[in-house]
Amino acid sequence: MLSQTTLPIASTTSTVRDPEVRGLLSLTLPGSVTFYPVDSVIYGQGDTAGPLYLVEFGTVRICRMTSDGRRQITSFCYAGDVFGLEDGDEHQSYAESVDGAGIRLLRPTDSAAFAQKLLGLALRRFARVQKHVLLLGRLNANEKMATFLIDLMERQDADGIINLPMQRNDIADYLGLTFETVSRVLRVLKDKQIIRLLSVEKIEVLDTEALAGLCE
Amino acid sequence: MLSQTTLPIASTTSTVRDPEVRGLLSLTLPGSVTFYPVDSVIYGQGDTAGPLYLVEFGTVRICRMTSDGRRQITSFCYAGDVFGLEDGDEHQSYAESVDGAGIRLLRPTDSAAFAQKLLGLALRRFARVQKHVLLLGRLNANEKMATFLIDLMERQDADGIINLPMQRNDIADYLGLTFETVSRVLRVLKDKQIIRLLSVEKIEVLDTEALAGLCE
DNA sequence: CGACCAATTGAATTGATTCAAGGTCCGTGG
DNA sequence: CCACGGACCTTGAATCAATTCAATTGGTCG
Repeated sequence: MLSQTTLPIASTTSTVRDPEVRGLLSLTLPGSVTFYPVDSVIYGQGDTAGPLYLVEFGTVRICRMTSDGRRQITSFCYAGDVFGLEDGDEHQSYAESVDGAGIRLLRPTDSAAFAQKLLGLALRRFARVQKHVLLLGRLNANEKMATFLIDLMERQDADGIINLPMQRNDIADYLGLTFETVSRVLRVLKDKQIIRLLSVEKIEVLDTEALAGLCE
Repeated sequence: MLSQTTLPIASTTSTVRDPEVRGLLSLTLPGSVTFYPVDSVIYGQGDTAGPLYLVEFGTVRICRMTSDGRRQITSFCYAGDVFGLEDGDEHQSYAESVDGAGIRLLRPTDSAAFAQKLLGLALRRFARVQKHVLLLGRLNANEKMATFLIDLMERQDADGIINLPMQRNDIADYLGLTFETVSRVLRVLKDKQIIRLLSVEKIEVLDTEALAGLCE
């Protein structure tokens, strides 16, 4: 969609804290940070895979499409997350910036220690996606939403206020719902006094217990 | 459920052909083959993770449960598949024998080459599970079933006759459906002359094109 | 043969979607 | 500064795909 621009400033050192990711950084040749505007493509389905990407700020969605245009978002990546790791030499998913994201390219050095790190990364991602499988296959709309919100809370370690950088349609395509259903489910949670909608993209969790109770 | 028994015969060398897996075998200390009867547990949720498991024959299901007992099967493993690889030191899923399976334990030697192999394995699994995410999130019952059957065909490289070692309930829990729906969808495919039900566990594909066309 | 479990089929129900109508927010230009 | 347009979000009503509940059939094993 729109073209990205390389940030001229503050691009040499990452601000990421996660020790796992920092370990990875030390074994790669990190590039500078590139800014991807809203909805711009980071890599496309079929593109050559290889380098990894580190989210410095903003949000990224990893997606797949059916041939008739239905979209499934397989994951959202937030600041500190690494993505782009794939089987084979072609990307089977595509990645887009959700809200304007700063992405650092990590060029893999071909060392054994690096592979070890990658394995840890892959396993963590794998554990995540398996939880997603359970969510998609066996939870109802309320449970999906509650699980999503709890996950966001943990990732943002926000005490109370959750930020929704993505729009309703993205949430729907992540949870296997329609955007109307997402809207309605939020209303249900609101009516139950579990959350409060501060704005379209800000949610206050009033009753974390109740929200967690819905996850199952 | 039932207890496993170690096979006294033909247990020292694996019959697996997949070069990726054979490479893995050469870097592990393969144990003997243990037979797990129908529905017996191979490892449970919360068990200590570590060794890998190689399916020598039969079928294994990898599952997760919600706290109220809903089950999602995240994958089926057939002869030649390796499973048991997980993040952290506790299994977050559990594995059961579907139909009586022979399982070889692979004790990881802690070498770098081994990690490299594991990475390849993890990435392959990752690619698989992502396809499953799309299936669960965005396909309807017919499409799910068609995709499942095509996948089985490819894995069994069967020309025409597909074997269903698992029962309807397992298929349902894999596809995010109910067993009644699985039954009905099979009937629809039968009525469309796309498949023929030779027996409960044998399906003849009459029109592979049509079946593939349903997959999207 | 009878018991039991799995699979099929039918009928009623329901959770989520689809279709449609407003409402809100925000940026742009008069 | 306010009006307008467009994109996104919310809400309602009707519809539908899949589930639930309930028989019935089929297959297997003692």
